Amino acid sequence: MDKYEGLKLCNQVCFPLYACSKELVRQYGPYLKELGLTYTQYLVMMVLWERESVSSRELSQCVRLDYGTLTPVLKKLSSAGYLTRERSQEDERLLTVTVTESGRQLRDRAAGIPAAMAEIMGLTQEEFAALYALTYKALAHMESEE
Amino acid sequence: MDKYEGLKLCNQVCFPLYACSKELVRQYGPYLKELGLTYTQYLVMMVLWERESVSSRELSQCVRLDYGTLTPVLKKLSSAGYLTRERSQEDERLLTVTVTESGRQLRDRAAGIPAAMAEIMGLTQEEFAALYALTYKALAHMESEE
DNA sequence: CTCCAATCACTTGCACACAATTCACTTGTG
DNA sequence: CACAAGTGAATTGTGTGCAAGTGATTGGAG
Repeated sequence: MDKYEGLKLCNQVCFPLYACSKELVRQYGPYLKELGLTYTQYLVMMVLWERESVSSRELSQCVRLDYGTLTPVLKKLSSAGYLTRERSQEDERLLTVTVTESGRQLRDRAAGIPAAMAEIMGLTQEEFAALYALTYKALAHMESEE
Repeated sequence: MDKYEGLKLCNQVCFPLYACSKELVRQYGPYLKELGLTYTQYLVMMVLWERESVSSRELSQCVRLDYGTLTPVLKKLSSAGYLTRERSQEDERLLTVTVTESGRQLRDRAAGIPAAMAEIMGLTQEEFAALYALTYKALAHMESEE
């Protein structure tokens, strides 16, 4: 047993996770292109399809995106007419994001994407469930530290 | 059962995978900063610690990085003195990348990183193994298509 | 009531990532 | 040998991502 064993690429757990994530986003590409969305924009829209109206703060927590990333994404979606951005009356610091009719209509066109992606990943129901549980567990553990 | 069920963020498998991957890279930050490496550069160095000398082509396949990403990374590592870039004599198109003594020395300082990261993720041995298998399976399935 | 600290959002700077294009070199074909 | 096809690498353009710093607003302590 050599002390460098853990540094071998083939023994890394992080690497396939990282590579899988990137490949996944790439595979979304063609589907999202039809809707004129990027993966990041798609995440934001998924929240809005459920919530209708949400503060930018909550949104950034839901999709785990920094304002540095989120702000340009929201501006883009706003100029595409899928959502509106306005300051809250009670608290002028808060930005309220609301889906428009046009944004709501995208939902129908996106309805087939999850099934298509499941197909592309090629895992069984049990495997999906296991992957889901493991990634959320690791995520929770990492986010709880500090 | 509503036809939009699959579009809910909480039912997405891709999202926690994506978020977990990003968070993981973020957690590497402090450790790699001590070595003056980024995560991408660390991946390249891991290959070189094992292989000593490798063509750019093989490298891009190992770490799953496009030349658009890899070329600047290799230039950076080269100017940091961790590797050398030279054209192959037999085939001038091929770029051969070789680790330097300085690059080899980084290995000792990196030896503790895998264990530290395992700690940070907070999974058991069995869970790591399961995550490893699942991500490689999905990756293989996605890469085999087309 | 007045600072003062905290919070929300934005901006800037750096580092990925990939698609698409271009260029150099090699190999196969006539 | 010449030229077409193919391959490896670099470049360009767009879109993330995060850290660090800035500015505006709010809520709390004295």
